[in-house]
Amino acid sequence: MQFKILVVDDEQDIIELISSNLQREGYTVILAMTGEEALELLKTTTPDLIVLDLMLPGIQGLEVCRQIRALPEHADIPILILSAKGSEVDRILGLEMGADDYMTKPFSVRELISRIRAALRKSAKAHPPKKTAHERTFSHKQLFIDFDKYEVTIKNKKVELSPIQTKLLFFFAKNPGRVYSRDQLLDQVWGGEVFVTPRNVDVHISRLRRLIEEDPQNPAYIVTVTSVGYKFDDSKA
Amino acid sequence: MQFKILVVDDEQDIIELISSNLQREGYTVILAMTGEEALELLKTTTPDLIVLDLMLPGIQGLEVCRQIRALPEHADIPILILSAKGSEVDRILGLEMGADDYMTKPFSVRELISRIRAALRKSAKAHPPKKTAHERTFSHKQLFIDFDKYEVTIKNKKVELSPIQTKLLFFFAKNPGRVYSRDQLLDQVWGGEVFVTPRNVDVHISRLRRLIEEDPQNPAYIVTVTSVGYKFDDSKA
DNA sequence: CTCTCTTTTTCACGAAAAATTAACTCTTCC
DNA sequence: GGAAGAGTTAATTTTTCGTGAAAAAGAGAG
Repeated sequence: MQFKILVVDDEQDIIELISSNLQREGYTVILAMTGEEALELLKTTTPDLIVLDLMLPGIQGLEVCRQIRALPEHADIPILILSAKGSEVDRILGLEMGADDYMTKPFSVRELISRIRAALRKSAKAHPPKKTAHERTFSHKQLFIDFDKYEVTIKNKKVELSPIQTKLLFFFAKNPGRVYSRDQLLDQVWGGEVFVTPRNVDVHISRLRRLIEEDPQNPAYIVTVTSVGYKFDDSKA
Repeated sequence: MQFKILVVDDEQDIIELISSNLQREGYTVILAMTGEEALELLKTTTPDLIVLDLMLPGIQGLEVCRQIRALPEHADIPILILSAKGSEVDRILGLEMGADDYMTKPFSVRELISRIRAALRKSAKAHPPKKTAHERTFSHKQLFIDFDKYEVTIKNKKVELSPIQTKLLFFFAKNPGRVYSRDQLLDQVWGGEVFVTPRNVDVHISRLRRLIEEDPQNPAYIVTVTSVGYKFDDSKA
């Protein structure tokens, strides 16, 4: 698995130093130049770790830290604070605000990376992958699914789906984000031994959309990836 | 990807019926009128699937099937057997000889095509593309790619790319630094069997740049190497 | 430095391909 | 025998592509 790291800093040099090194280590790096931008980003993305510079324009770094911690869905992303001041006060404040680690500038890149690794290890242990075999429910935007009850609810209204439509939707919901080709869907949803046209997938998607999408022309859940297939859109916005 | 199908049959009518229909579906058809001819062909070609009529002059169909299976390089090409006799014996013999599916004449063309599609799907699953080692995401500078989701993000903003633009960018991202000529790109990205002007590559690069480059005049990602081609710039700064 | 020839970039538009949807058939299950 | 679901086909709509030509940029010679 590849970890996604959000770096919040306003100095171009530092950004490049950090991001190129993290990328070399195999991490995916997301950047934000200001606290506002970082908070904005967090509405749509969930990084595995945040590197936060305390000396930011606009919202003060500590405030950003506090606000991140206030969001329930991001309450346990590890935050690593960078600070120019080596003052003990900042350090303590930062840790109190919910930061997980603290480094002062100038810092050694090597040390930064090893602290990031350590933080990710710790977080992985603290939140082991939910291997509850099957999640019993799923919810996203206005869509709610109860896999046990075979019930689909959209905008708090129950929707009646046919067997295949249900399987199709369940499959997408269990594999959000990833794109599947028509053939893959035939394999996974219909089962390998069927002899049907790939076009048939289109038809069922269309029928499904009519039932669960507000505007079937602009699907919010199952989106088409032209010339590739379809995917369940898991973006937050 | 275009699949190549070898049809082994001696009846002109059947051959025409099958091959015209397969071609309409986008398959490439190779023909052999006898078992000997089929085996000869297999020395130089490797089809993705074989449709084999059991009632052949010369070598008996079942024997052809057995011999094909004996060749290690063709051991796992799906074979679909056609037979005039609906006898259970033939069916079982055929499947024992290593055939993957079985149909009796007269057959429905639609069913034949469906079965071919199913067999190809199954075989694709059994032999997944060997390049599985590749990363599921990529990040460089301000560009982020999620290959599974077919998602491209630039400066934290999602970008909508057309199918070819996506393929083009993915290709470059998977082969950073190296220069590719327009012809090589046509081969690799478009696929070998297309007839398009090399200029067309320029056009797509241009369109792509407009979407992902901050300053298309000074590209930061896909740079042109005059009179040679293009490359993905992977230098640090 | 300027002129000229070559190569690349960009644009607009018709052609082609892919996706969506409606309509119809066939089967199954009450 | 009829309602419901699934699959097919074909018509329609949407999206994407490819081309030629003009504009821009680059390379090289004198």
